[in-house]
Amino acid sequence: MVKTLRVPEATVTRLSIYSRYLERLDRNGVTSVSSGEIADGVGVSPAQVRKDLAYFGEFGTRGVGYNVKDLMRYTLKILGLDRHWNLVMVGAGNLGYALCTYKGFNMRGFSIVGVFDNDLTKIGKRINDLEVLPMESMPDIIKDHNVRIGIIATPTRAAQEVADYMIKCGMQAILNFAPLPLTLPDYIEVRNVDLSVKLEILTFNLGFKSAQNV
Amino acid sequence: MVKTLRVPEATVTRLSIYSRYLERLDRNGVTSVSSGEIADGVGVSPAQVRKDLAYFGEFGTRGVGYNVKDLMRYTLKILGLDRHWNLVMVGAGNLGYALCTYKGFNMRGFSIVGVFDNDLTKIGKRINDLEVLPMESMPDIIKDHNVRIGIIATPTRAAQEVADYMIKCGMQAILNFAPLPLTLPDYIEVRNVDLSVKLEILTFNLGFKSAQNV
DNA sequence: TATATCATGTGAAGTAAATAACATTAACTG
DNA sequence: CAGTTAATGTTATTTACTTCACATGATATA
Ligand SMILES: NC(=O)c1ccc[n+]([C@@H]2O[C@H](COP(=O)([O-])OP(=O)(O)OC[C@H]3O[C@@H](n4cnc5c(N)ncnc54)[C@H](O)[C@@H]3O)[C@@H](O)[C@H]2O)c1
Ligand SMILES: NC(=O)c1ccc[n+]([C@@H]2O[C@H](COP(=O)([O-])OP(=O)(O)OC[C@H]3O[C@@H](n4cnc5c(N)ncnc54)[C@H](O)[C@@H]3O)[C@@H](O)[C@H]2O)c1
Repeated sequence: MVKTLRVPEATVTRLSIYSRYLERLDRNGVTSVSSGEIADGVGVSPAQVRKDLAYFGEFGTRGVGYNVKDLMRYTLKILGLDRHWNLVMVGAGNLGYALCTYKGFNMRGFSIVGVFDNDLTKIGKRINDLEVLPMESMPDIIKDHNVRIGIIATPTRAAQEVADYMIKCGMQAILNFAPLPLTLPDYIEVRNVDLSVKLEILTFNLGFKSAQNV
Repeated sequence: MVKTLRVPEATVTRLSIYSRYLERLDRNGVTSVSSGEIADGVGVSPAQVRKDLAYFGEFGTRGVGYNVKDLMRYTLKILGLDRHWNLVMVGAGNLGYALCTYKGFNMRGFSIVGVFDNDLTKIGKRINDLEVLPMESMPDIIKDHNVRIGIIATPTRAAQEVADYMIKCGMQAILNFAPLPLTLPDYIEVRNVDLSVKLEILTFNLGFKSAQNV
């Protein structure tokens, strides 16, 4: 039975991690797994694993555990990864280059089908098999490839303007790497990836541990 | 009065964001700010802003608000950013290159003082003013620059081994970009930056919104 | 077929975090 | 200088999330 309770974002995050862990087990030929083993593998409690899965149904067999391949497929499906997702990216800088060449996204069913920049010296350059395009080409690419998700990898000052343009072009979700909170309509899904924040959690925690450094 | 209650990690995360927002206000010449303005600026509730700050003391004036420069300095100090942090990084690939050249880290008081790789074709190459070094040089660099934090930007399969080596070299905290949960002693601070997860939160949420795409 | 063992699924209990509400203090106004 | 407005700091309330505990169903064994 599929419940339609509000699912905590923390649960979705863990589901993504479980799912990748299950893929690894599957590649290693493991066919069956328990909530305890998953828990050990990803660093949470077994109850948490079962609770997270319970939001979406019953996938295991009591007394036995879970079938790795099946649970992997279920988690992928829940995450919307039982199909292909085309993405566009704005900002062909250092980070944009790294993201474009990253094979990890393809492995999860993502393809970057358009990279855009407003720097004339970058437009026309190639990143793998993609040509960097001018911003004006975005609407066509989005239409042709049925794109719903955009990635922002521009400098901070350009991020809001780029986001607005993406939405005008029909994007429904944005992954933003610029360290700036975007102001967007509620119906747009936005998530920020902020690398400095994680680093500063580390310095915060180290701050309590020792002050031996000057 | 500084309390030493357990501070939620979400609070530290927001503090990092407040602090950057305050820097922006300061650069723009704003001298005074209210919790409501901060809240609007970063997308949380005013009560949340005050609650977060309350973990660490009283920084405002009732009826008035906060002095931007002062609050900025306080937040930076809380995060441990009232001083310089030297970092080392392993993995001079695409992501490593982007991170090394990223000026945003310097602006928050971080310097990458060593980049290491095990690929002989990369060792000796330059990234800005840094030379890519062999792994064996790590202990010396760490000692010379009093480094406590390491960044992992190697492929997944190498991440655990690299983390172990870092700890052997005396690192106390690790920022890990490889999509793999590391197994490390409790006294080591670790945070993972997992870019796929954020993307998959978007696909999860879009999954509920519409199934119009095939 | 009875018995022991195992691990899921889930309601209840416990913990943590976010929001709301308000008392307190500062500044402004006429 | 009393009265009004503003915005903090903090307590109370609500909401959300996690952990616990165990009944349930499955498998294995003799
Ligand atoms: N490089 C990193 O490791 C890193 C780390 C954390 C955060 N970030 C953030 O990611 C973003 C990109 O970083 P980067 O290092 O790749 O920067 P970059 O300067 O190398 O690249 C930015 C690209 O965006 C393009 N651009 C600028 N304005 C534009 C506009 N209005 N429309 C379209 N394209 C535009 C530029 O031409 C450039 O190619 C920044 O916001 C940065 O703060 C980067
Ligand atoms: N590129 C991205 O946009 C991106 C996005 C998300 C996650 N990641 C993750 O970040 C990590 C790095 O990604 P990348 O794209 O830069 O990969 P990359 O292959 O470009 O670079 C990896 C580097 O690590 C070095 N390396 C390999 N084994 C090593 C070892 N044992 N010791 C020292 N160095 C070693 C390689 O020589 C190479 O230079 C990966 O784990 C990847 O999954 C990257």
